[in-house]
Amino acid sequence: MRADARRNRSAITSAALLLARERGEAVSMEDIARAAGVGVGTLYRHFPDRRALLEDIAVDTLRELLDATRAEVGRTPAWAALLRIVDHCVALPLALTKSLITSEPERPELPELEVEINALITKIAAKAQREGDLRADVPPTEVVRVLNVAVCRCGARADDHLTRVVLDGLHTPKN
Amino acid sequence: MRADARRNRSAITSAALLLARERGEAVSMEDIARAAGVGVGTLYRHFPDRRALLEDIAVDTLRELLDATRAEVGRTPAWAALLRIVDHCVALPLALTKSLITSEPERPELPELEVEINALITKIAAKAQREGDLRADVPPTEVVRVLNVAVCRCGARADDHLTRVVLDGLHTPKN
Amino acid sequence: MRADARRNRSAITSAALLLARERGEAVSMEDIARAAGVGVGTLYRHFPDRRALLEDIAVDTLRELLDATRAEVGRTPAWAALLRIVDHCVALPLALTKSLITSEPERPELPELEVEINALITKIAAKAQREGDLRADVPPTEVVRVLNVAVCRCGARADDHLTRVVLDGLHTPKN
Amino acid sequence: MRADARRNRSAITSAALLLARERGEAVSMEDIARAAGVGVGTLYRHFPDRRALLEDIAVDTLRELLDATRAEVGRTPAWAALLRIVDHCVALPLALTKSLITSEPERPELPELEVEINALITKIAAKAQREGDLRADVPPTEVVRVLNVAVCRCGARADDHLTRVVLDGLHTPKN
DNA sequence: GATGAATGAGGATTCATTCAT
DNA sequence: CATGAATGAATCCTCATTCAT
Repeated sequence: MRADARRNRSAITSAALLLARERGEAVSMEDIARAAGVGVGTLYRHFPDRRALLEDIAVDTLRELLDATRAEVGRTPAWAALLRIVDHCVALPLALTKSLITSEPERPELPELEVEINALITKIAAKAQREGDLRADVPPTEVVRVLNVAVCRCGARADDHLTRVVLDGLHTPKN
Repeated sequence: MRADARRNRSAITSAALLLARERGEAVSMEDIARAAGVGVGTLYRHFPDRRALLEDIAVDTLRELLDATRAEVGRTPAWAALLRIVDHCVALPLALTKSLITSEPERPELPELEVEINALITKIAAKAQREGDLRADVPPTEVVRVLNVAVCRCGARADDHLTRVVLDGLHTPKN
Repeated sequence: MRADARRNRSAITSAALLLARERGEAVSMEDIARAAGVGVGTLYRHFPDRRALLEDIAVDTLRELLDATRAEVGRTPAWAALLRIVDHCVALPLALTKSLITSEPERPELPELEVEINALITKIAAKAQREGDLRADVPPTEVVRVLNVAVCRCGARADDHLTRVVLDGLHTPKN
Repeated sequence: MRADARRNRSAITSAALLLARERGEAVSMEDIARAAGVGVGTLYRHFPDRRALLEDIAVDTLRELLDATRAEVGRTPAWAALLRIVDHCVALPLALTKSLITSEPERPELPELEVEINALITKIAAKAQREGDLRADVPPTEVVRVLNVAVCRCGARADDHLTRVVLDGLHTPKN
């Protein structure tokens, strides 16, 4: 792949990611192309269609999240690892990602990555329970769902009120 | 208003509500009409345009929520009242409602109703704090936001894991 | 025909005539019905369709013009008769009438009436030529066309500049 | 602008001009596109909406008429210049142009061009009066109105009966 | 016989996608 | 390879006409 092609591809991905975050899933291809500084034709050279572009963004997103999550496996205390993962999610368009996964995506990586990430988080959650920081009455697999919701709304950060409340709900009360 | 007109109007509202919940805000008028068993023309006789139809649903929704909330003001314990309100929200398309309010609606009732409902919930939350059931370190006005999120995702129920965790996060721990 | 039916019919005709004059041929049936103070259904009871209504107005119009023209036949001087006919046309929606006749009307009366009116005017014009008031080098049948145009634009009156110029063009110059 | 785009744009303009002349202002975008041999999308690439297309035609028309009129200023005899201008108008859709100017057009050029053209014609008319060819009792500004009407109906030519009559009405009789 | 609600074909417009330059 | 013009299916909306009340 030529240097300019690679540059274009990443310009498109960045623009799409930005616009998708701003205006939701309803971005037009024309707008993405304009924001990336290329013609629509170039966009379609890199991605066969709209869905492919969005799914590609989602795959990139999840791969990055997988890496970040892998880096946290085994760290102690596990509870702090969970908090770092949540913080990491803030910048990611997980709402878009979620909606794509739900609607039968072309790319098999999408559900696969989700499964893999969830498995890792479940593992970390189980460890946090053993360490006594995570409520024991919530199944570790459920922790994932809870975090998902806390994180999918825009701009969740581990230190704002809402997320704090959610995390407090998961945390084992220390008297 | 004639009997059949009333029947059609409510068929349209129901269909729109259902589809909006299923497929988000992107429902086509054609689809709503088909689901309601009427022609598009009938839609437009009852509602001047797409936006008017959706806003009308939202107003109905909020009016109903306001009624339900009013019925809970003053009941004791206030914490239980909050739980009942959350349960009530499950069936309502609050995500749609929220997005309409955000985008400069035509109908002034929409923001007005929201303000009124939030004021009542804030009042109930304050009472719950005085009664020692709601965490004192969360401002009552913030409780509204937390509940909003817990409830806007589809299918929250006060007894499912996610909502329980959120509510647990708000609840005062009894040792 | 019952009294109220007759009243409705004429209310519809009047309203249609008024609106057609104001907003051109693009009046909606709904608007005509509203202006006439009846429901659309009533409108369709009296006239099978839009075209029928408009053609009916046109027939009425031309019948009235025929009567007025007949009254002028034989009067002297014929030139003065022509001027009175022109003045009479001001209040009539002749532009609409013309456009209906051009587009293959259902009602045979329309072309028939036009032919009959034109024949009478031609006759009067020939007389005016014999009396020395109308230019001899314009065929009498052509006078009709000239008057038509002078009169079809809105508001021609025998004493406004445009019409005066046209009539002056027809008039025999008296030295 | 690419060659094919320019070709398409002018095909659209020509088709629209033709159809507007034939069937009045009520031409559908679909029909214009078909007549131009392009898809509707192409229409909308060149013109943001229906009104823009029609106004564009009108601007082109008036610009051309302005050029033609400018070329006649100062020529002698002025009366012959007026006749040439009238002849030039035959091919132009001045009726459409007039109706657009009346209805608050977006493009400011439209009224501006009209004013400019009328000023020039008024000037030529005044000269024709000084030269003794144009009736002195018609104000030069009024000449414009008279010519407008003579010309706005389809197919006026300086040598047909109607126009001749109108022009004769304006002309100073030579005995 | 009057009413106005329902219908749906038709017109304007948008946008994902294809293709000539 | 990049570009942006062309395409046409899909969507919103209007209005002449039909039909239940």
